[in-house]
Amino acid sequence: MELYKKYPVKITNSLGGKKEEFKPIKPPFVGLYSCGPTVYNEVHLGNLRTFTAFDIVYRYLTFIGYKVRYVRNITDAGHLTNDAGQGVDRIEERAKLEQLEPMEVVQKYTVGFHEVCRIFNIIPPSIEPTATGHIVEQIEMVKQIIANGFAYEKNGSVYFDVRKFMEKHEYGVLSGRNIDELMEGSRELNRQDEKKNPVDFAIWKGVSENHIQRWPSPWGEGIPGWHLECSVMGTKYLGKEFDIHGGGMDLKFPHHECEMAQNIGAYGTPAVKYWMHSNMLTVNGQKMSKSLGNSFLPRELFTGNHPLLERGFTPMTVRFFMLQSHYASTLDFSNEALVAAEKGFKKLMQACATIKNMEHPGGKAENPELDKTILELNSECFITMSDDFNTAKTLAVLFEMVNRINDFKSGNSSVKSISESNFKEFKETFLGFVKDVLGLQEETSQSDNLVKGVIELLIELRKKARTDKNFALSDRIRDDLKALGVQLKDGKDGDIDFTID
RNA sequence: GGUUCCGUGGCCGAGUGGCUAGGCUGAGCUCUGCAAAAGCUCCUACAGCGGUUCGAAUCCGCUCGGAACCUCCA
Repeated sequence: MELYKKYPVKITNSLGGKKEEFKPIKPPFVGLYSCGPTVYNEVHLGNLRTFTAFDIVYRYLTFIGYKVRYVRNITDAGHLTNDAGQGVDRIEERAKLEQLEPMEVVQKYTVGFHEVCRIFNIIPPSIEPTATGHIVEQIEMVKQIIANGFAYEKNGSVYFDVRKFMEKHEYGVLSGRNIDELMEGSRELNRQDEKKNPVDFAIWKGVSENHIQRWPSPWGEGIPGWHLECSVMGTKYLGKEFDIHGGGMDLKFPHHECEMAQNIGAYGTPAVKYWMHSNMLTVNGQKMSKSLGNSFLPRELFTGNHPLLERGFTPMTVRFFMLQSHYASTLDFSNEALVAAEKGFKKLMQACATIKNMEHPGGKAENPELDKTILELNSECFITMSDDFNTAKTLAVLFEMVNRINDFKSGNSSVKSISESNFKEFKETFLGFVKDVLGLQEETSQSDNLVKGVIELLIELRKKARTDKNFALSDRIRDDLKALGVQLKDGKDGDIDFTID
């Protein structure tokens, strides 16, 4: 039986807000779309949380046997920060500031984004489409929406007609917006607005003469509306109806709301079956964002060169830290929390190294009770992950497993307590969840191998000193290594382990 | 102002009607030549007030505090 049938996945669907059983449209295939970055500057750790969250979704669904096509876009076409026409185009702004072509800006930060993903062990998506690579398709979708009567052209721009749309469909269901209230709030904004209605949004935006990024269209030269690319690329690669669409909570409105309206407006279907929104990374309880100026860049994290950090932290520490909370909760970023995460992460990796080299001599379980516990822990990993990708709960289970592994190692219990087949499954499950599902990996550099060799040599010398009861020498080796940041750990059977700070 | 969410032990953070989450920290015990590591135990908490219930951190109401969205943002 497939794992996904044995451990059915439940997802909290933002559309409706309830936890639902996940039933793909065409199992074992799953279509997953998540919103990628706008590449006008460096991604920060807040952005990264969302990418990590959907990396986990992708990894887990794949792990339990689904054939997932994962699409994550790159927004490389500039968008005005407001639809009324006085907004700033971030990419254009950056290009002018750095005296670069907009596509140079885009290239630079796309490459940077990929590098950061690699460092944080975020798996590349199956397809990573760009907005500028799908201008033709976007124009076609605009035409279709106009043809269906849900959009109008004005001065070279095309707007989605929300009022007209609402005569036949609902708008605001995903984000729980009431359109009349929205209009109350925006009434006095722009009187000379081209839009018929303040809640209308651009699906094609005509641009002025001096705007660098521009494409020809039936309505004149311009740029696609921000919400359009996701509607277009999602349906192009995953079908008119697909399974999961994810993104940060802050995209729920207006971005995802508009996206859904566009899909209905063009094809008569909302396209997405399950909407997932990951919550914000916060700093002192406040959302981490570029505009608030409280964001952390990856390199600031590694070097510790940031007012709120006492020292640097590794990418895997941060990944572990993020996985300790559920994706739908806010998570507060702080020095103390990172220190705690670092220790926990090391403990987990140590257990990985331990069990990797551990073998079962064969035979039946000598301790049926422990044998049963081990079996339960294995399935508990799947149960917790299938419960709306609850990495926090899964980590708790994995730490239970760490205790059992350390028991085997220290001799508190023997691997012979459990059956050979259970041991094999236990080992595979533990390593599989840590590495493949959670994407946590050891962080070693090339020079580590040399260092390791040297330390092992010293360990051999110390073993000799200890058997000779030359404790003065053995202690000196241990203490001097300790001073250098190498901690030796004497095992019960004379084996010696070490960790490097 | 509108909409929505949150408030958990020293810290971080799961849980959402009865059963020890977990990580980090602190204390103790075991193991050890001594340490370290590891295992075990303990510090047993749910903002406040009221209600529903045999039973509430969990449901309902009010109060206080914080946040997000309504403008670009993951």
